[in-house]
Amino acid sequence: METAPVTVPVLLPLALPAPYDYLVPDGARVEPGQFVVVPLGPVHYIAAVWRRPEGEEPPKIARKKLREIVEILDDVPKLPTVSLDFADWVSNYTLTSPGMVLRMMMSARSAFEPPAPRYGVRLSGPPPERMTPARARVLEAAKNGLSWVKSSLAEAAGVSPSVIDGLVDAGTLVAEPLPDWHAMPLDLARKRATLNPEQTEAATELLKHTGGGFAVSLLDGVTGSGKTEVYFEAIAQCLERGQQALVLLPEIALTGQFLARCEERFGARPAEWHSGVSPSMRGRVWRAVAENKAKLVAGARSALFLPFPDLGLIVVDEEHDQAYKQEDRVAYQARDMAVVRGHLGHCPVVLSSATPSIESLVNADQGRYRHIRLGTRYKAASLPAIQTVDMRKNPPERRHWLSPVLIEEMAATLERGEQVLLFLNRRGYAPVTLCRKCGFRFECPNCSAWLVEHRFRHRLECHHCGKFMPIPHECPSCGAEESLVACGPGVERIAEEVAEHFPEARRVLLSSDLTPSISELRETLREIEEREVDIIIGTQLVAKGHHFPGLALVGVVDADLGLAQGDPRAAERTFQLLSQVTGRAGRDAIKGRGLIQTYMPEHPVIAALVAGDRDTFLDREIAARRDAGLPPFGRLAAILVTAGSREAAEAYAREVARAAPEAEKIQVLGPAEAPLSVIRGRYRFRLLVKATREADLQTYLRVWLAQAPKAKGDIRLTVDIDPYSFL
DNA sequence: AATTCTTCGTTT
DNA sequence: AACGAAGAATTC
Repeated sequence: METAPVTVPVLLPLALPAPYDYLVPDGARVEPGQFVVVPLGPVHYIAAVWRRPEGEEPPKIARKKLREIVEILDDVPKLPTVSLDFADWVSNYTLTSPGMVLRMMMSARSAFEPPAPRYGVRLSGPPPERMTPARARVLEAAKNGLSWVKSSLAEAAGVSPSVIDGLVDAGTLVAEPLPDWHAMPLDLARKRATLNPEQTEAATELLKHTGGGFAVSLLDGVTGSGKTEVYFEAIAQCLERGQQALVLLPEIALTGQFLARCEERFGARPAEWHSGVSPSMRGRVWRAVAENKAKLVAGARSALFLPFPDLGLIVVDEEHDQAYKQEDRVAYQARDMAVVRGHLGHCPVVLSSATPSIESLVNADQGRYRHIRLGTRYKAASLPAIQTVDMRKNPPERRHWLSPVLIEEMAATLERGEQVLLFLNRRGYAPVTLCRKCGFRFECPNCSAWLVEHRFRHRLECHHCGKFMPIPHECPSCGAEESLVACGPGVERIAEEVAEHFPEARRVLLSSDLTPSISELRETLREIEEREVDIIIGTQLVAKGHHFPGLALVGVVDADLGLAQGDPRAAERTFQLLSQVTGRAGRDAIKGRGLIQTYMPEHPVIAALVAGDRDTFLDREIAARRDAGLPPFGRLAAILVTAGSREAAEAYAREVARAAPEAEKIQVLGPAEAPLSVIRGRYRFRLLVKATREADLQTYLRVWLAQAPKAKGDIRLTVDIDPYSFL
């Protein structure tokens, strides 16, 4: 009798609904999590051996369809079991195919290739016969006798890499293989004594919940209260146990300052994981994490999908930050997924913020999370004094946006030799450009949005699709010359106005489109920290996770900007952003001030900021959410239908809505045309699914979408669980 | 994601 | 009938 062939499920990093079965080569053994090469149709893919759900019968596919695993990648570390659990969970929760989640977990191509041996150079021979200034600088830089990566030695000495090659040829430097991962020489006791009494108390409380096993702690303390030092204690505790620790930060907060603080506390830099890390470094970090060699990782949200085999702590810093919500491809909320990852891996999670999200506060109130407060005691002393500038009473000059009150305060601050930050959450020079003669406005041809003037780059840009065009001299509609006017302010225009008032001051403009690379941003932030700058003008980039010791005054140019729309999270978001940015002022020795320009000083968000009364404001927001059955008291999902034609998108969205099954605890609203009705030439309609907390939203959606008519032609349907954006 | 299969409309 | 392009279906 013929024995049944040995097959295993293999998950491919593609948008397929489930793993496929493959034959295991004769005599070979494979385990779940191992990486293999399998054929699919005519091509080969790297994929991961998955596992069969408990009790499920193996192959139900025709034997002759089965194909064999081509190669077992023994040199690639396997995915730990918890990563498989996590991928399945995320796939199930977000309604995306498991393969797409695996793809996120594999987003380090070079980890799957044999690691290229790396060579370092070390001082070992006599000085070269021919000495040059460049060579001398290299010898000076390398005199510690340690092994250097060639490029970093060249950089440290300020020479080109060929100088190093020359010295290797001369026998002065010797090349030798470097270890694939430099183990971090941890020094965990280093800085323990520097905590103040309040931090010590918070740390003691926190450590009770981070000793091992799943528990979520919300570390809630005003800006400048020293939350980082407190959670560093939990990291030290985790590393002492020999386990791995992960710190998630909003990408833009992964600054040199943060890494330096880690280094100061632990004696070594953490492994970094964010979009600025080079492909080869990504591969090395991925492997080092999988091999349990990288013990401390600081990363952006995608670091959550690294293959940690022994994760002992996850910290989500600035947990309220919108950057944790990924909207494209797999839509997920990294803060929430961090809690899930902690649960699956039996490891503690710390959420840290000065302005926690309503979700986390409610979870803390209801006892699901520990609530650890920090800084409340010194609130009056440490928080900047915040005042409004009523723009109705103190209007700026015509075609200007800074009120006399703010300008005067800026002058006084500069006089004292202290720094000023002006915040406006709007990139570019002017949000709308129009023709004075005929009223024509520049609109994006692909999106329902105005083109934003970017004066530095001499062009009009669409902030939704990236379309840009040079600024014309005449109106494209009526042909009038010199008739185009920029309407409203962007940061570039504020920078111009500042230059008018303070021509002598050293100014810097920080905006994501002007400082595209992380390293450039880090350099600018360092200059500000070193007080080589007097006035900083910036978008929300400046609000995130960096502290400027010399900063005394923060001016919010337009506080009303985020409050207008009918977005249920607008008030919360504006409050978080403005407290974050005003919280930049006055740390260390300097007493800080915040001046908020507004046309509605009586608005609850503004009033709460001025009174420093977060809790009353949030209690009202929480009550409003409860009454409306919105998250976290209810659950939401958004379904977005897009198509090249308005009619097709709308018709299909209606068909889908009509197919929605009746359910007691679930309500389907819409379709409605999205507020941004066209992006990249695609028309958008939205459905909102509103459910109670108890409802099984995912199962409902799965059943619904399976029986709904399929999207044909260029129509696309995407599901966003727990949506944050309502555009 | 990449390839093959189907369909439909056009050309000779 | 033959050809080609565009869309749908398939891949273990």
